[in-house]
Amino acid sequence: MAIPRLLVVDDDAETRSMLTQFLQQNGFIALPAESEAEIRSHMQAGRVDLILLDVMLGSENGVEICARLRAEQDVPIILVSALSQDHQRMAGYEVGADDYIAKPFNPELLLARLRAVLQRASRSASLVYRRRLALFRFGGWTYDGKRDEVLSPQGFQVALSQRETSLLKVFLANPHIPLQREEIQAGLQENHATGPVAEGEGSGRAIDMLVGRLRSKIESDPKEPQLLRTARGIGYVLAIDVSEEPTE
Amino acid sequence: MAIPRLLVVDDDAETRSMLTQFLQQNGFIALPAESEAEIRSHMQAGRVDLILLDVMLGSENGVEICARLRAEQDVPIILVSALSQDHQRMAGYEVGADDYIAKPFNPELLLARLRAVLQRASRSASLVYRRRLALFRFGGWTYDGKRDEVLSPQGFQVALSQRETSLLKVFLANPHIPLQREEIQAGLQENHATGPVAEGEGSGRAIDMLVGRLRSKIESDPKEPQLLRTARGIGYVLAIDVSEEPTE
DNA sequence: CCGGTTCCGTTACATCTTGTTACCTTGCAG
DNA sequence: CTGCAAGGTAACAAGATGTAACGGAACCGG
Repeated sequence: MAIPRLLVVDDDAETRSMLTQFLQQNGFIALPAESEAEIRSHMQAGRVDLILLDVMLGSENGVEICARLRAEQDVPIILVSALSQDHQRMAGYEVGADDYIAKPFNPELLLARLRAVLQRASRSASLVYRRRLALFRFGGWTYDGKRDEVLSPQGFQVALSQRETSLLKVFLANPHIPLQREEIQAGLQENHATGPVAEGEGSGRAIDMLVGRLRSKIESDPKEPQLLRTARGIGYVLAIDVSEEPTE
Repeated sequence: MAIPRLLVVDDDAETRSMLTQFLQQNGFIALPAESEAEIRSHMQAGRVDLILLDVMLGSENGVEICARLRAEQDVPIILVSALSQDHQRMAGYEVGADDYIAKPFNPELLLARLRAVLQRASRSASLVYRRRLALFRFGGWTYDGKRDEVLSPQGFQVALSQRETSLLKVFLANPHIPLQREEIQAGLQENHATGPVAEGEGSGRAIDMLVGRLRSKIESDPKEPQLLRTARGIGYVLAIDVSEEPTE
């Protein structure tokens, strides 16, 4: 990739310039920005490879901005905050940030995170896609991408873990197509934007377990799966039609 | 095989070049194309091992192009669509695509699919082809390709194993035609979507066993088969009319 | 910093699938 | 009727998958 172009978004002028300088000294092209409006104009004007976004922006809120941007495009975003409380951290992740760093941070650490996110992004780069916060319906079930909720045919909300939800999303994106465990794994990593990204190729059968657990929650008879069928020797299939409605 | 030559067909210049680059970085020869005319000139000019075809091509329609190309030659084609609604439309490779992928997709997943299709294609030219996801009726029985379910004349769902189901599909695609074991074997492999399956040429009588097992599940009197008749010295025949309804 | 929870990967073991082999039955030419 | 080749099938074996149980890590209140 060419030299990465970063956007440094912070409402404190001093922090902004220090960060910008630091990043430029380390080989990045860093552009300062102060508001959502500025971010957007930058993105419209030219390529932006990653946004370093402060959570507390005076009048604006970084988390919300992140959510909005994410809903529209797929720019990698790293959230920066002075508050390292887990609560905030969760909010950041749910909103789709690629990573989250607490201030004050070690410069080297920041660089490392940057590179990691950029690399990850460049791998899955490309393709247009904005995160689709759509509403999926499949055989009476509903998955609301906006709220990240799953509703049973009876309208009850089903509690899926994050990983289970990701798994479901992978299948919803590929109905009727048998997915190999490998493919599923890849899909999970992508969906899981952040995640524990278990790098080391697990030697086990994590996917099988995951599927089993998801089945136990969404199949009326897990012994006789109607939704997540196994494709022996291959992997698993979502054996039902899926309709997708964009939520505006 | 030599390095596979792929055609990347998409009307968005950026997507096209990114995809092309990505594929080249992964060891393929990737050529960009934008229209059916370009595809054809490429194919006339030289070998093309696989076409990655976007469904939405501005003025042209990927599905139709796919159908046309398929009618003439059998280049492997993978359809790419951004809308999962298209899934339903193409549902079933009825246009003859070898696979299809929903955008956005994970690059790794794309690679996996590519390799699967290429490998499958390189193995053999296909005779016993099939349509998928249609609804077949034969002598009171029903096979629902969408759910991959078999219903008895009495409406009971019959539990067929994966392989048995595939076998049934092969016969449904070729009613009244005596199929040699070899042909059946080939048909099975194709049906097996992404199947690595037993490579080594089985030295045994797997097909006979399979037929036997299928008979025991769908013949009222397995000793006196009405559906799957034996064609002595040749193989087996599905000795009954089959009606096929496209599931809308 | 300490239990209690939840999530999730690993392991071990029960089941299910499916190919192979061996042996029996059937079809058919002579 | 006899013999042989082809097909039917039971029994077995190798693999793949379902699943309960276990354990470690992260998280949550105190």
